[in-house]
Amino acid sequence: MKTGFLVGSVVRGGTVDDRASGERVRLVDVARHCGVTKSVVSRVLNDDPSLNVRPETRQRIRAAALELGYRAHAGARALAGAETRALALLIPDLANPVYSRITRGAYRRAREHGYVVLLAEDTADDGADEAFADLVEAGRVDGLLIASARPDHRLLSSARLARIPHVFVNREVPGSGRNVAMELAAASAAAVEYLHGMGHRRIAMVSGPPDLRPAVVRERGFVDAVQALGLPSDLVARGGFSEEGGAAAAGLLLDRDPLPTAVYCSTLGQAVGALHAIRTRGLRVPADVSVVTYDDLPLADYLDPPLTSVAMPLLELGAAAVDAVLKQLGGAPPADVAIRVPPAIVERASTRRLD
Amino acid sequence: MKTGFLVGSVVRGGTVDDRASGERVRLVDVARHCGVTKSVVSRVLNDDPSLNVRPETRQRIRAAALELGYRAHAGARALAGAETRALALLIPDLANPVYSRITRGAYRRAREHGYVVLLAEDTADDGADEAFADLVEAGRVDGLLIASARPDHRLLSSARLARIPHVFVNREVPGSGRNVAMELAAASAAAVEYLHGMGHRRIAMVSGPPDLRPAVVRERGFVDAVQALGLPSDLVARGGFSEEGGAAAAGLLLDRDPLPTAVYCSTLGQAVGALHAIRTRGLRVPADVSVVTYDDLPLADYLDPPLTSVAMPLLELGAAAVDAVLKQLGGAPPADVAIRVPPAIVERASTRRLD
DNA sequence: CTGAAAGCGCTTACAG
DNA sequence: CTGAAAGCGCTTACAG
Repeated sequence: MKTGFLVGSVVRGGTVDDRASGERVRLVDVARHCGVTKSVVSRVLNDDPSLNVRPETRQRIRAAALELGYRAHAGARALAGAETRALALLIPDLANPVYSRITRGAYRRAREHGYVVLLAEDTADDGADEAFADLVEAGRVDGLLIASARPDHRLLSSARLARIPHVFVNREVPGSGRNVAMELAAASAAAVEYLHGMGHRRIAMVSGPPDLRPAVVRERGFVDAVQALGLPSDLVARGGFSEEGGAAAAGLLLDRDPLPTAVYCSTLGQAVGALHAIRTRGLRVPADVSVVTYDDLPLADYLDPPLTSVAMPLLELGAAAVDAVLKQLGGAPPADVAIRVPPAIVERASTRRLD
Repeated sequence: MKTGFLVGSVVRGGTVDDRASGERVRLVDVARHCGVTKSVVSRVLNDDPSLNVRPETRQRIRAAALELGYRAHAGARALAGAETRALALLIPDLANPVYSRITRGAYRRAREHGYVVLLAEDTADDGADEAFADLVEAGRVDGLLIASARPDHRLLSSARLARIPHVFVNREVPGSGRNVAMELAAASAAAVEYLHGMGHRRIAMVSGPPDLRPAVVRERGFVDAVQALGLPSDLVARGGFSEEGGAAAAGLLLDRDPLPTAVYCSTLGQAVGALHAIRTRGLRVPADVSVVTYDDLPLADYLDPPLTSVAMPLLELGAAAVDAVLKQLGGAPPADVAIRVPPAIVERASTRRLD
């Protein structure tokens, strides 16, 4: 069956009329319209530097393409050996707003370079391999941004992965040489130093699952920072990145005696859970416990109390990840990229100075 | 440049060896491996009913395809006139968790039918037309699920849209005959009836932007329900679907005298904002005001107090939307679809019985 | 420097 | 009923 609906638009401005309406505008249509060959049009439109043609003609071709609403068929282009101009972004959890910010950063940058990014949720249980296959092996994308790599991810051991340009975003794979990462450890250090400056000496951390790199790195950053200041470093509890996980982990911390004076959470979701746990025990924030959260999102400002948080350069991260794959696409060897924008403390009402 | 990286996997189990490693596995490879022609393989793999071949052969071909890791090149297939087996889902806001649930529902159902869904955020300001063009006109997708239609959306007036199978999800376009919708008005009615049953007589609503269909429909459902019960229907304030919008609208409602005894919010984000506004004025939930929110999400359970909410069949909505485009793809004329799963009240601590 | 031609990997009428 | 062949819309060596 011919997919008659996959057609381009026909802008009938002016003299355009050499094709039946409702059909896809093809390269040859543009060529005919301009009295040149397909080759020239293709080369002009793709900025082939080896082409030498009058600027006048170049412009005429561009104008015609625009007027006719020409858009290259992605499949045909890919088949002919060129790029698909699409990138896939694999994220672990659509519901986590952190990824929506990374995604936005990636979208924007990709668009600037004429690329689309196709988003896919790559949950651990779900057919991750399938998603991969659907996108990469079906030739739909040129490169992969993987924000969902677990150490045991099937993708990672896949020989197929080696053949396609890719980077790991916010999920370092040690030794891959393809990590695009923020300064996670620095974020924890910033939180610790901020709290220390406020007079806190018993600082606890609600950390994430030990099989998730970013969780591990943030936790290590915390432990290092706390030890450097000569504070106790055993006030760490781990839980899932969700409200539930945060509540459970915070509960453990709140059973300690003496009570921590401050809790730093790995995730806004966890912080919401921690707030819940604190409340449940009849304690108050920040009177009894101060709370700081990683991830600055609008929600933080509307919680009770509004949460002091560590803002991370998520948009930059997404953009940098795109830059990195694009570089690989351009032939450069993969390389680690560190986002140098330092984490920033956004102070709100959930933290108090201890006197 | 040949995209040498867009290659299939080579599973070297057993006797597989008739191609150089690292190359894409093509139809012809499978054919050769089985001693048949490409045609047969293509037909078997695509379940062509007009093909008559021994079940034994059929099975042998399927096994070989699997063993070789064959996967049709999406571009080639599209070019040859078949489907791309990809659908695009356009959502208005990645950060809104409602859409992540709809998306999940859509993904799952699509996968069941062998389709991928490509997600794109289609913000009002951003180049919506561009996103559309990139996906549809470049021949990347067979159909569109549009969850981002505003009445003034450029897409809607686009003649190009008419040529591609599409549905509107959670965003009715009146008269389009392509709406896949939940019972939005019923959701509001359920909230109102629940509150009425609890003894509330002054029920207010934090509604959404008047240019967003779902907001309008939910508001109308509210007004109708309230009037049917003989309650005042002027306790409505509108705001954006965010925390900020909810706080502002709730603020307006809290200035009324006498105070509403209950507030129903259009969105969980708004409800968070409303909670904030109530707290700011020194009022308590549910002692002074009860709060019910549309959208039941994990967060609702961890707020202070946990929010009573109206749970909607979001997964079903996403799945039904996929079914609907797939039907159009199959040649059926577009039709409205109503999700009949009734909205359910999830009772938590934010509402109290008035005596 | 440019145009004609081959070829990318599929699907599907069409001829046998 | 099945296989050979055409053709989808591109890009890009290659010949002129």
